[in-house]
Amino acid sequence: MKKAEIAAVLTDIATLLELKGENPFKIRAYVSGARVIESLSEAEIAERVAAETLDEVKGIGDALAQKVGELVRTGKLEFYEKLKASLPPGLVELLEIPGVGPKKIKALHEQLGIDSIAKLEEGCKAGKVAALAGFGEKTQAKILEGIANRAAYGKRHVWLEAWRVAEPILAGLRMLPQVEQAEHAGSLRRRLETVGDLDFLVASRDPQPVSEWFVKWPGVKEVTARGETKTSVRLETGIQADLRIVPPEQFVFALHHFTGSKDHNVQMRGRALQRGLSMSEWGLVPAEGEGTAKQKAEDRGRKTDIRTEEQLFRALGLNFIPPELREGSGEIEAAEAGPLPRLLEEDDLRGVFHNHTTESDGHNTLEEMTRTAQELGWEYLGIADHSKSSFQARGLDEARLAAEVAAIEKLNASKKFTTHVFAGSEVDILPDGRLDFADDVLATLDYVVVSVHSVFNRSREEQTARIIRAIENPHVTMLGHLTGRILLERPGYDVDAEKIVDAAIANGVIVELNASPWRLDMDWRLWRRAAERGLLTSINPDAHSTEQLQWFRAGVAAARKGWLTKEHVLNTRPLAEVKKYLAAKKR
DNA sequence: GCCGTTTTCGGCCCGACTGTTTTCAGTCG
Repeated sequence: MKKAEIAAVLTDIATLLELKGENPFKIRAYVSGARVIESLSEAEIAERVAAETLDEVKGIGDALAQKVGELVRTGKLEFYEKLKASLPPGLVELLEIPGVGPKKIKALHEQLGIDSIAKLEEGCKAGKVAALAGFGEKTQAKILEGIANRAAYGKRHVWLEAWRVAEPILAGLRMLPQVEQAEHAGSLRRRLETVGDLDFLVASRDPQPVSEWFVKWPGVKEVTARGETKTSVRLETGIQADLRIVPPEQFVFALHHFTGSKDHNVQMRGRALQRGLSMSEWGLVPAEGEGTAKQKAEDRGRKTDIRTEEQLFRALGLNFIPPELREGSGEIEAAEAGPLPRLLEEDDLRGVFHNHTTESDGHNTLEEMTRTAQELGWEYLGIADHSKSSFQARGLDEARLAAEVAAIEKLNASKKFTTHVFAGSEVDILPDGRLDFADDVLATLDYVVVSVHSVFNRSREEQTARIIRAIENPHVTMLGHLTGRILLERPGYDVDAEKIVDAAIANGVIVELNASPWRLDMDWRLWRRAAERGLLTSINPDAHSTEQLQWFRAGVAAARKGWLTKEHVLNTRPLAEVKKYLAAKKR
């Protein structure tokens, strides 16, 4: 059983235990156990199960080690099967309704026999839910609304789209005279590939006008909560946005807290406690003595000299951790050991590969794409239109490809643009792993991207072998979108990423970080380990229009989450070096 | 269920908001 499946079982167990009303700390142990399993390599899990040393991993104890062992050895877990059988399957989906949690579900099930969203809706409409103890008219109405909006509002949003909605709001907040500081927080600031809601944080001594401005923002459809420090709205686009307003001396603590992630915060608080400190969005205060952290923080008020996140981390003996790395996956240990790497920045890019034109399924011509690349200040632009097997994308055959290469050479020779254009192709990986063009055709190109565009439903082993066969072709420069996933739409085809990364390193092939906000493939979670082993990447927008060249920003965000620096990325190199790299590949 | 420079038990991050209550439970992040 693969680690993703093991982690899914553990997470599922946590959810079911929650519905059973189990001890919250036991539930957390399963959730964090799932995270730990995800962070190990397949090989390490196999070795540790065989050697019975899984319980030596922090976060995995006797019980979880035994359960993971059973899953690995038999592919099943009796405890899990019994747990599932003990609860009606529909109860889990009830958790999707906002405001409905385990306790309410328990009451609904035990007192009204409700075990599905459909039955819950019936119960609300019949007025039965409002009659339950602890429920009321408002709760009932809120549940009905939650059910109605589930499809539209339950959805997450890809990072770049959310960012574009958030930017003008943040700029607007910063313009207000009452606002001293304003920042994004949450997954948006951490640049997670998808974002559930927008978090804004403001430092102000006069919160009322700020919150007033926020609820009157033109994109606001409804106000869902309005308290002293927190205001929540629903935007026209379906995104929820939260605004939190705090006094300036608490801004940095709140910023860190609401940036998260939850895992990161839990670890930071644990670390604070080890040092006799209690940490919250209100401040960093001694854990001893009477009163809540909030009261103590208010007492100390302006006495604290912590004003920046750098100082906050320093107070806990840590180097600064960029928001992108705050996922609770080893960043704290790294920040204790020394300064974190200088992560890739947008300005580091000197060009991009893997872009399409009207020759295949792009919307802009070669010249239009090149002009935009020049406006973006890039030294080079890589064109890679589809190959003939991608007929749905008007893939180029050998003759049309030769014509495109000639057109690119002519454009370069004309010196019309300062941006140099590299002639490439996004060549289909055929079902058996051969490429869509013969080697002599590939040899006419500056670079070759190879991608899977068909036959997604192969077994993991077959798909992996297919891709490895493709990248073993000496003409291949880089592998396109590793899994073919489309975020929020479909999972990718099943591949053994570790094996493919190993093969790419062995063959001197780049694995692209496809920067389409809907792809971000290969996933950021895999980059740190892959780069450490020597994998080179390229941030590739896969742009099908001039506008989509901007997608490089989402790619840089994902690269930062993957701990990548300038040195790990081909397209941070100057034109002359890239030419040399590509020429060396061809020998 | 996990963990230990308080080490095999007794903790485990902490606060805001809402709705149903009249002092708090549940949910959320």
